[in-house]
Amino acid sequence: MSERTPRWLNRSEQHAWRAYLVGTTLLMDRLDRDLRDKHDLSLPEYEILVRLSEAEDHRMRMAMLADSVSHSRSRVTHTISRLERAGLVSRSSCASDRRGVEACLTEAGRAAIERAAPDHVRGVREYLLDLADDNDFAAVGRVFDAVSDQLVENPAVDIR
Amino acid sequence: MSERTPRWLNRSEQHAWRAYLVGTTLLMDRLDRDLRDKHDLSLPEYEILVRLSEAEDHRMRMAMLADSVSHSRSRVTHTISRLERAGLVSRSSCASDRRGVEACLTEAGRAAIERAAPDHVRGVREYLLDLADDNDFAAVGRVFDAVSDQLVENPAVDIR
DNA sequence: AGCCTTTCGTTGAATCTTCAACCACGACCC
DNA sequence: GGGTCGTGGTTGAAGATTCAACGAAAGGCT
Repeated sequence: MSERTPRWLNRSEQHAWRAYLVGTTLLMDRLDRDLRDKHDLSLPEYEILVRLSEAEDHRMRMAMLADSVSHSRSRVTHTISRLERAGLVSRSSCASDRRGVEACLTEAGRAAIERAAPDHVRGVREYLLDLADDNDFAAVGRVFDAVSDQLVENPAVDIR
Repeated sequence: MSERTPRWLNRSEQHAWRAYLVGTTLLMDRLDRDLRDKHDLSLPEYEILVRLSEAEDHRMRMAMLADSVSHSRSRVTHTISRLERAGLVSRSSCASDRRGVEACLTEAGRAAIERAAPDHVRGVREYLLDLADDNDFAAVGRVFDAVSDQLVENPAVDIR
């Protein structure tokens, strides 16, 4: 199954791959730091709040939330617990499926996301969108759409 | 300094930005998992070993290492400690600057990286390069080169 | 009904990262 | 020489994420 002689990355592939790796760590670190400094939110927390704010009635099932940000369920459980402790989200059990739990944005949560969003978007522009040609950024979108498709279709085989 | 009415992302910017976010988390998770499953290395550890393997004499100063992967010094200290515990890297103090510490790939470390690299590169191709048009991927490189430049030039202001 | 399998979500421990404080040394200045 | 400041690196605790195990409910199947 595995090839003998790997196809190493050529010079430009290598360069682009590394640029992506370090650029991404710098970008994520910076967006995270900005959110923490000004709004006491981590980037993952922010992403969760955004999903909730867009959801009908500001509430979502845990599993749906996990899928939409591509985090593990365990991780979402912990994140929601922190947000709940901070008063930004509340949990309630689901009517139709008694296993289910719904996370719901509180009024404080709605306020928090509305406060944070403008700064966050400004960061995304300043550190990313403003620097990139529109077509180049569209290419980024295409590439990572394909990546998501591929990895959602073919998850890691988990031998058990 | 901050605008009143933020320039929200338009539909396609929004789409591309989210595709990048979730695509990146899926991609990083998968590359990390593959490395752990088959080679007992995390992706950050792998990246460190690669830098060392490319360095002259297979050794590098801690600060240089930290810069080259864009991790904090503290993080590199911990990572190198783990790698040292695993016998893949050794530390030695630097001759010219007595504050300095050099990390050096051991024979076992060299062997580990040579074992892991083909699988890792195969993953990078399968989950990313093979899915993307060459020009699109080149665009990714350009975009994140620009991001790195911007964020290295303008680090977060740290009020003290 | 009973049984088996899958899904939903949580838990607590292990692992990894961040954070703040710290020491040792070098560089510069006087 | 004696300050002062910045840099290089480490430390341990706090915080976040992963991991493995689990209980509860749903969905088949016979």
